[in-house]
Amino acid sequence: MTEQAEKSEKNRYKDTVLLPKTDFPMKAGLQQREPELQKHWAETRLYERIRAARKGAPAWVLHDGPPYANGDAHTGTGMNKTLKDMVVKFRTMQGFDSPYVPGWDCHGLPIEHNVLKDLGGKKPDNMTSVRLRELCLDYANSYVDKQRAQFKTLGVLGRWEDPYLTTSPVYEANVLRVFADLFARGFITRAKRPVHWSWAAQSALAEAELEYEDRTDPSVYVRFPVSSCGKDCKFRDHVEALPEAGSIWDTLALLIWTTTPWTLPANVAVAASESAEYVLVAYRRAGGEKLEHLVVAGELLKTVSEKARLRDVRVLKTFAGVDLKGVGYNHPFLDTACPVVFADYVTLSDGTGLVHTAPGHGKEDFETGRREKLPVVCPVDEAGRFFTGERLRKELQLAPTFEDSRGWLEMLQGQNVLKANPLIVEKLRAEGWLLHDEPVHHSYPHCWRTHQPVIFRVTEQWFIRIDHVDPDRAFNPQGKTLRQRLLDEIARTQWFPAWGEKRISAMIENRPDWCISRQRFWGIPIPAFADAQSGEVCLDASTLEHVIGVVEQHGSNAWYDDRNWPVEKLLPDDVRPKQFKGRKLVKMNDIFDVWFESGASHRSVMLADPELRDKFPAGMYLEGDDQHRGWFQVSLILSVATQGRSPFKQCLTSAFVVDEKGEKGSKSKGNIWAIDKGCADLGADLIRYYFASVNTSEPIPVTYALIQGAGEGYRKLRNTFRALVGNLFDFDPARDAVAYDRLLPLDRWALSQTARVIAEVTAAWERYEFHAAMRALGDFANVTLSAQYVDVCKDRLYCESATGLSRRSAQTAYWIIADVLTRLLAPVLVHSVEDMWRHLPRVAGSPDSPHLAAWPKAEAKVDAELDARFELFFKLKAETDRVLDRMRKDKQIGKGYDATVALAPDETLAGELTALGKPEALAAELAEVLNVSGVSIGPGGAGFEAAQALKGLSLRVSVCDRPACARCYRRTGDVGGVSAHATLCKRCAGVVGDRA
RNA sequence: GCGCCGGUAGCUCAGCUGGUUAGAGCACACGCCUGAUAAGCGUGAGGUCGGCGGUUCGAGUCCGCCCCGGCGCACCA
Repeated sequence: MTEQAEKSEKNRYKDTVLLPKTDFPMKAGLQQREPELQKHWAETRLYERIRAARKGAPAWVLHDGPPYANGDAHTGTGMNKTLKDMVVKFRTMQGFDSPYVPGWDCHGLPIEHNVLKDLGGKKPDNMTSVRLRELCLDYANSYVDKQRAQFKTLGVLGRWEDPYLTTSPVYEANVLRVFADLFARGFITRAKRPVHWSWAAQSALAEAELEYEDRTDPSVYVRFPVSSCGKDCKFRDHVEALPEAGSIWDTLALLIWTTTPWTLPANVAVAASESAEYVLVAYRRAGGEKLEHLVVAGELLKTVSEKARLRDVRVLKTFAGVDLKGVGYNHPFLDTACPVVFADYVTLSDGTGLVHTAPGHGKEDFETGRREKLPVVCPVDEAGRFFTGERLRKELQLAPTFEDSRGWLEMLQGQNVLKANPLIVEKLRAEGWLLHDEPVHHSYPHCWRTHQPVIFRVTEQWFIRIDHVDPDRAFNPQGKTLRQRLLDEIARTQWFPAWGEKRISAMIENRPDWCISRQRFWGIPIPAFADAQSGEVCLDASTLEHVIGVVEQHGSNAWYDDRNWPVEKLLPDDVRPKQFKGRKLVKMNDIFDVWFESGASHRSVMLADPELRDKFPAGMYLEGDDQHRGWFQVSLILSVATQGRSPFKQCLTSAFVVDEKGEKGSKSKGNIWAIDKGCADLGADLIRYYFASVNTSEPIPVTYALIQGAGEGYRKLRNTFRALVGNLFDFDPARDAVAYDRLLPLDRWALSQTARVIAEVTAAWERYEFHAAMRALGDFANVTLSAQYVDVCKDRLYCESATGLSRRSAQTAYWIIADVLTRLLAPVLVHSVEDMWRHLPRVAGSPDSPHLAAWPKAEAKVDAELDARFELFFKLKAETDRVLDRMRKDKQIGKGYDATVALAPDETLAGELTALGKPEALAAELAEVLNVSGVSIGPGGAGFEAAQALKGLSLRVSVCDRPACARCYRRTGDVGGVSAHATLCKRCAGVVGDRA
């Protein structure tokens, strides 16, 4: 036959071949399609319809951790919302009632900071606090609106029109109720303690608000002159026993070391180790001839003398630290008499073994000071400056007789502490106290907002007592401390990844009491009053209840609105404790730590919102793993203390978003972008697909290039679905679906594989290992479907009788698989699955959106016997494919139908094959699977080659020169058997019949 | 300093309680098909499983030490 004749024969039968047909586009056009679908969801009220459909079902609530209402929603927050949406959609499809109420954290320093910046750095004198707070509220609300719009572009479904805001009066009132409960149970205390203090933000900071950054500080070695020795002082005996005792006393000093010279004015003691070994040494300074003496830890003498380049160093006496008991020294520039004390934290890893102790500026120092009854000196104001004038003298607790003859006070007053560092060092040097100084690099806590170093400062603050034992036995039957109860609850909670439990446990085990007060405007006031004269604090259950009522009605602005809410109205006599009736009171100025607010969301949202209040505790909290020390921890503390249990049953964390270099995202580096822009440029589904595909428990690189790269995987899934649905153009499941028992073995195998994937994907989702689910789906689409199943089914679907069993059988499997694929992808590819769903033939009564559909169940479709059968077949295929490829490269054949295959199994393999079917049928089935024109099974011989991976097999592939069927291209050997269709094989002639 | 996690093909990762020749996807090379077509199929190349030592008949898998990366905690007086 000529080439042209061949062509015309093909054309003659072209229309009888049932080629795939679908409008489902290969190209997603996400950028255009997604906004359309989002609009459609809004118009058809999809979220509300889901709520209605799940009404009364078991609840499974993911409680939203509120993002901060400031700045753009970027990749990190976008990922967080995406993961939450995936979990919510998964649980919804599983049949749970899973409402999603998003929230925003609207109070706090950063907003106040930005508003003040717009006002020129500080509150104008003529502006009321209420006005400032209104500006802050406007600012926060504008970002709520902005971020809400940004999150919606990701296709996240939720109660966007009615979110929770920490600024709403109801929210605020419930925060106060948490405080009232804590107060009633005895957890609240007001005390003077050292706290981390940001002088730049002028506020106390919580642990979670610290960031450690590298910094260079002066490291100084300072001589503190020994001035006295108590009566039974062993050290005195040591000195007196030496012949040169007299001259020693004149030049003797304790050598201390510090990297914060600015704390030296607050020095009140030197701490030594009782057990360490100290030495009394004589030496000369690098540039001097005078003999001097000092005390230092023996182990550190060498380092110190080398650093300070001391000469003629001679150890006069070695003794135990405890012998220093009773030694006193004179503060080098304030002349106060100070003692040597002992502390077990004194180590010999750095410094001199003699620790400069300033209880006003260090936590351990403070504890030592309390134990040793040392004065607490804290001469630094809230802005990090030394006090001035009389106030400075007072704070330094100087003797009235002290004369500032050397100009120390003059120099320090009003000085920022960090700027004071070099001044102090230079003056110490000039006066001869300094033995050595050098710059030291170390990590140092910084304020997370201002990025300025923080200082320790003793102030009066409100605290939650972590080791308090709630006396209410109904609530705390075993009389445990809050800390212990927190650890108990942590153990009862499921943590994903599992190491989260260790992490948060360690934090709870070690954490100090929680300082909940802040000295700012933009927050919820701690509703305490004080006597205008004495400062005595007025606070009890009834004052709290009354103020809470006012706040719930009028918002927390009432506290700041002195005109409308003077103290007499805010706290009328009849709600005051007896002793405060009629007295002049003032409102106290502290606000709550914002972490207290967001940590109270279990009360303000989960237990207060009409839609959620019967669903406490939440099924899950899901945030970045930094929230172990943030929101998770504070939520846990407040809920365990006031509700007696963890506010969440599961806690899932993700790692941080980084750039391709592994660096943390930041706006200034430009490696972070607004999520709505990402959606517009790349498509929300692609971004979602990427987030679902990566291991979120390790730092997650997010760049355009990486997300675009993930497009391969997305397109493969899409095209595989398209291949399936393209073959369902004439399939109506109600009419054409074939019962499972009548399905062809290959189709039942495909369903068995599908069942396995459902099980695997579901298990991965239950562990929240989304990337494992996406991998399973990717492998399923790539290998099981695309390379194996779909390829083998083509002949049946294209060429068999349209309504015959073998075609309908394949279509039935295709339909089920396409449906399962759509559902398994629904939580991730939220937009794409809508289009998939629309192109999928559906039975009457099925929902109009996949998000209303049910999660697939594996049921009992796994068939191990079939799986084994086809596993063997596909192994045979791998062997023949290798040989076929060689022949293609030799230009002997083109497509597989140009060849036939002879298989020569050894005895064992032959036995296996025999068990799988009668020789005739088996050969035909294998020809189909191998995509060749014929298979024979028999003994081997010349031209056979050994298989590579399959034991016991030899095979021979031959060029098949039988004529090809013009319709199905197979060279079956029976072409022309039907005279009306001389160019067709018998099968095709039968199918075509009279039609062509 | 202590602890946790990770280090398997160019990239992203699978490899459960130790057991035949270490796998997959992407990318790459070559080829086929042109009836999934800005698709699809096949074949191939590519790995001292971070390094060293040990236990074992046998180690990517267990143990010890070390190196690298990330994180947490502590210290930073």
